Amino acid sequence: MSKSAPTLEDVARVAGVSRATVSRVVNGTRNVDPQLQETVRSAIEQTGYSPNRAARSLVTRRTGTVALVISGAGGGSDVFTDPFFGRVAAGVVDFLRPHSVHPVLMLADSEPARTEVVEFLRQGSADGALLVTTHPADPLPARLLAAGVPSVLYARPGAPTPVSYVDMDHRAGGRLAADHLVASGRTDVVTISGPLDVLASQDRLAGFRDAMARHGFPYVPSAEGGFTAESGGAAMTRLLTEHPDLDGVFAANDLMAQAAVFVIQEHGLRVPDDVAVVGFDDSTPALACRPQLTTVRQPVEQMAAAMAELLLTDLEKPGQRPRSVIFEPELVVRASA
Amino acid sequence: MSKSAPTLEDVARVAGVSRATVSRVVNGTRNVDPQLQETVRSAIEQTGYSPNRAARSLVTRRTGTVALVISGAGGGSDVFTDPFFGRVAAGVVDFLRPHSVHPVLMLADSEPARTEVVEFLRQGSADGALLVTTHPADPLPARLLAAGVPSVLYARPGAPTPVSYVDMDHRAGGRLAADHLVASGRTDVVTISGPLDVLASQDRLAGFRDAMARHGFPYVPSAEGGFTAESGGAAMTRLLTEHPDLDGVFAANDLMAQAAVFVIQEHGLRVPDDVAVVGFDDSTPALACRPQLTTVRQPVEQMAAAMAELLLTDLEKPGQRPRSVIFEPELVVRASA
DNA sequence: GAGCGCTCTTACAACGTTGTAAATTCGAAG
DNA sequence: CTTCGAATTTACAACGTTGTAAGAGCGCTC
Repeated sequence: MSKSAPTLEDVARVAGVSRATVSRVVNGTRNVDPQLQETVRSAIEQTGYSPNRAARSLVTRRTGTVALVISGAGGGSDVFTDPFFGRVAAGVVDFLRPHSVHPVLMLADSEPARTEVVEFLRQGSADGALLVTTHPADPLPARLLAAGVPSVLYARPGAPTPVSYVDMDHRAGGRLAADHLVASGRTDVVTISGPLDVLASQDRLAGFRDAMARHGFPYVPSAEGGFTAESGGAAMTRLLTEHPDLDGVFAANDLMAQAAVFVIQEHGLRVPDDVAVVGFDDSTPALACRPQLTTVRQPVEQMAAAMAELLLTDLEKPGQRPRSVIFEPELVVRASA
Repeated sequence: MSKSAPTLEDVARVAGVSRATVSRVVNGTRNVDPQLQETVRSAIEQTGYSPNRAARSLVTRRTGTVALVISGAGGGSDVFTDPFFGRVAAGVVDFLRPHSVHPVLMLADSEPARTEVVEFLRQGSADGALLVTTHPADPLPARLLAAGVPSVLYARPGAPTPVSYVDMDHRAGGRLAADHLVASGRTDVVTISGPLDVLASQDRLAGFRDAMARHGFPYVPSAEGGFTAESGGAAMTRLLTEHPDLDGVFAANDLMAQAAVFVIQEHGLRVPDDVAVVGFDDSTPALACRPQLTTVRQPVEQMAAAMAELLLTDLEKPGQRPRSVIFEPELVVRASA
């Protein structure tokens, strides 16, 4: 076994042809005599040749890699404990795999981290960026755009920006929750919203309130949560003390809904008999909860896949106009409401 | 804004020096006149220069990237729903970040996927591999080794292999659980093991059994689970029908422990009053569970970080002997036992 | 049989960086 | 006023690939 990896040159020597011919065989370009092709192929086999990615990237200006940037508000690396990101990763990997493109995981939770992300992409270390950003004031999309980096967002940008994104109709999701609670006869309904500086939270809340109003309930008490179990529990406690007679809760994600269920039960109330609880996302906690959560499904994996697809087509033919793909929510009825 | 990115050449022209000098300024190599250094630095600023990673990699033979390979037994991309992987990712990213190294996420859950991982690394697309492999028969470690790819495993390899790895003392973990259950007066104890073709499962079970035997309980009924909530629930149901008088359960991970708690409660029994439950891992489900789980802590994030550290030092000075880092478990007492 | 298209192959110049050996500068010593 | 040497700087050759323009080979047609 030679010390350093075999190169095109080595293969060419063994096969008795020129580098260029070997290159064409490797890349499957036409115009190579089938017989010669065979010779070359066996020479490749024999030498154990594997094309050097750096050299290839240098000339093609493509890396076969995209950045998957988690642009958390600043939560640090424990964002990964949220099941949401696992689902995003799953969807992205699933879509990218058949295309032989690989995601590089990056966290952009601080200013230095953000500039590093931008640098990384400017250096051509990845062909484009998949940006999962929750905060509408996140400066990253604009900076990537300015740097000419092809990017696609998960969730629409805070300020109007010419960039492609994937999103879902969060208002419609809120409406589904309201409709279901009202249809099941609940009259004293409250809601635990997500952080209100997140557009998705605002939309879920607005959709929920709109629908409740349309059903004849103009006022819906709400408490703001932070999409974490802890914050959800605290919000539920607050709501219960202020509105002891409540009989329905819509929580803006499953983590908070699950925590709410526990708090309700600890207050000696039964779910769904005394209080109905509707969650949002349909992620693992929805199934792990007892009773299992009725929830508004967000097709995260498909959305993530769509995001990857948008980016890939953008890389395929650059300079396209920004596009968006909006997904529809769906109510999943289980035991909690 | 120019069409293509500025190169060293461009900066050199603006600064009125040679490429090499600029290169040395960029890389912080000594022997550059401070004044000239300033000139060059402002030229860089002015041109908006950013070094091209592919070109740099080509000559340095380093990419600043490592592969984070999830070598699931075949579960597909839903492995990401297991909180375990989120923790691994968190630990890895946290450690790698200050070193400006980025992980490329890869799944090796099928034969073609495995060869793609090997190819990826042989092409020099990443400097090394972080392998999270649960199955001892996984052929990937050996193949990477054969390909001369620096790699580090999470969990010791199935067959003796000259490769560095990080692991924890799973037997000790099992012992901790047994000691605690016995100390709290439980006498009819059962266990839900992980999949028995996983070394960690075998060890946890063996450690648990050993300790129970030492405490005077030579026989411990067990049911095999698959580390998923569903399998844990099924195992618990089985155990309850066969051993209705059980008063203690040790489950090989928190997901299964949580499911077990639900099953126990559905049988009209109370946790921990009637049945004590001890989990393993101390991951999010342990806290999300009611009652919160007493569990054996596996410091996944730190282990993942250690794995990254091993790899990085290996890349720093190649050809080191394989090393291993073994972590100690710790009992976290909460409400369930 | 010369000329003309074909198809297939080859040489050679990029791509943008780093590292090394050679060249320059400049001050100090002889 | 040379000459030597240390401190900087420069020119140039890699690194391994792709793409392009030029070159062979060869079966046609006229």
